[in-house]
Amino acid sequence: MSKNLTTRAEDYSKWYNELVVKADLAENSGVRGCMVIKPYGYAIWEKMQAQLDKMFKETGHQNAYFPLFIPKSYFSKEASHVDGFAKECAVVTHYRLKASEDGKSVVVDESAKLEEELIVRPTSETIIWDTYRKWIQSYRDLPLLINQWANVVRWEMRTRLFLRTAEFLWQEGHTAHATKQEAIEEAEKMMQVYADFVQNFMAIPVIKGTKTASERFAGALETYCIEALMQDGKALQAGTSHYLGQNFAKAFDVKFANKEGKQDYVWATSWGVSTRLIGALIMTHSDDNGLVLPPNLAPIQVVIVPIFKNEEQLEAINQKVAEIQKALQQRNISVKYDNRDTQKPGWKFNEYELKGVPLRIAIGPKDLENGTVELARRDTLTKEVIAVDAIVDRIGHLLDEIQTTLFQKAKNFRDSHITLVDDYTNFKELLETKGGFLAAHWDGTPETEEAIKQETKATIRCIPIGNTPENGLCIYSGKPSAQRVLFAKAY
RNA sequence: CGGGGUGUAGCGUAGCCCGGUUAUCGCGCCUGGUUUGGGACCAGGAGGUCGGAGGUUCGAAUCCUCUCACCCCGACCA
Repeated sequence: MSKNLTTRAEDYSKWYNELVVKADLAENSGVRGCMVIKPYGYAIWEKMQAQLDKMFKETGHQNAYFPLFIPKSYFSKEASHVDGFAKECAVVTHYRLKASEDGKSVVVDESAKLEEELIVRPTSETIIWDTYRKWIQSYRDLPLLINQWANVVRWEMRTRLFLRTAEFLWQEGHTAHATKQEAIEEAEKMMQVYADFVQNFMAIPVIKGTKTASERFAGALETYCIEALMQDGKALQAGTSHYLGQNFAKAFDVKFANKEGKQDYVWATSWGVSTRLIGALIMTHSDDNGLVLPPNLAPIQVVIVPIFKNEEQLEAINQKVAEIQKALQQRNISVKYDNRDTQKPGWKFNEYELKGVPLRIAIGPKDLENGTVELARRDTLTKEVIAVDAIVDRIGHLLDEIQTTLFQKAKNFRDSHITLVDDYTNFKELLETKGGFLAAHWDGTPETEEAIKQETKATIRCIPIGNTPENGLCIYSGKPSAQRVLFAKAY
């Protein structure tokens, strides 16, 4: 999204969809609101999964798996949780089909009606807490630190590739603790893990913060979040971590005997990130030539394109490339050598730019003579000719540099789109023109928050962690405020 | 679910208002040749239930009704 951002902002969606499809990440499936994730898109997800999984294990978590179907009655046990999800649940009512009267189609067999309907999980708190009750008796069973990789279904009215699909892939962590303090620390720790992952691996700068009461997860006492800013000036919630207090423990009667032998309810957290992060990746780094992938997440980090006129030349290049490939692979750099003779070099250049491959090596007869290769960067679109001998070190260095450059570029953009505002008229105007985060005073009431949302479509994205206290007047009500919060229009 | 829009070959489209030969063009695909350092060129060729169903008509991509899918805006949300 480099060119003419302001004039193209209204066109963002089209740009995004075209790019997503053309870069071979995903497509609409024809099933309402669901998407097909294509191999290249899924490869990115797998890299994200691998890294997150590693980070979860390093912080003491284990993976487990819980059922896709949740009995309806489980949902009614935690009141605010029901309110939050009831309107978007897919419900299984029957377990059998039969041939229709005329034998030409199948119909639902009405005699196979379920005694109790099953909900296709929109999130797994309820079934997990129902299970945890059986697993936890003593403080010795705590903490229980479990993560699940799964798909969930939320029957949203309106969907959008990666950002809001009816079915999506995610991980959800659910932990149980003996003390309130420990649960809060866990929720904060996982927010930090998410922030590290998104910033260091996806090269997307985020703001850590807490949600206001009205933006909180259904059933949570505190929701920690990481908020990112997309190139069109809209904010995207990239991950959340919830401190659930004893709400679910009480709802599902999960008690443990503490060291004093007294029964107490456990303290809980849950946290998750989803395939939405791929949407964030696209909208943070891509430009008009296609995707731009940070080296840490790129399924292909280096692509090698041979330039040849005949078989003999290709043969000679193949040999040289084999050496380069081997040397790069020894440094754990993922390399693809595309020596198809069915596509021309120029075609391949464009193809791999579209797919966001961070580095491209072009090697032809001239290079063989001179002992050089041409090295091109995806992020800056610059090219350099270097000696073959220097290539491994140079590529190692450039991959690191691209990773940091992408982050820095996104951070500069983000930072220049955090605007301090003290005047409501100005606030409204900035939302429509510049966009981004608006740091403004808020009186702390849900009423003001709601009124601003109604009038401007902007929501409070978060109250930043470590926010500097500053006395001021609420931008809307004029009442006293002790700190600024971040407003933005969001996806 | 409310408002608006779009569905024509793998992709992007013209035609629709005002019904009338064999449905337009580009990309892609196939064959042959020349090419190959930024999406090659020439020649020939294949590919269509005009989203689906019903209706009006001598005749429907075009008009009418219903329906499905997708996109945008709203409500809802990660």
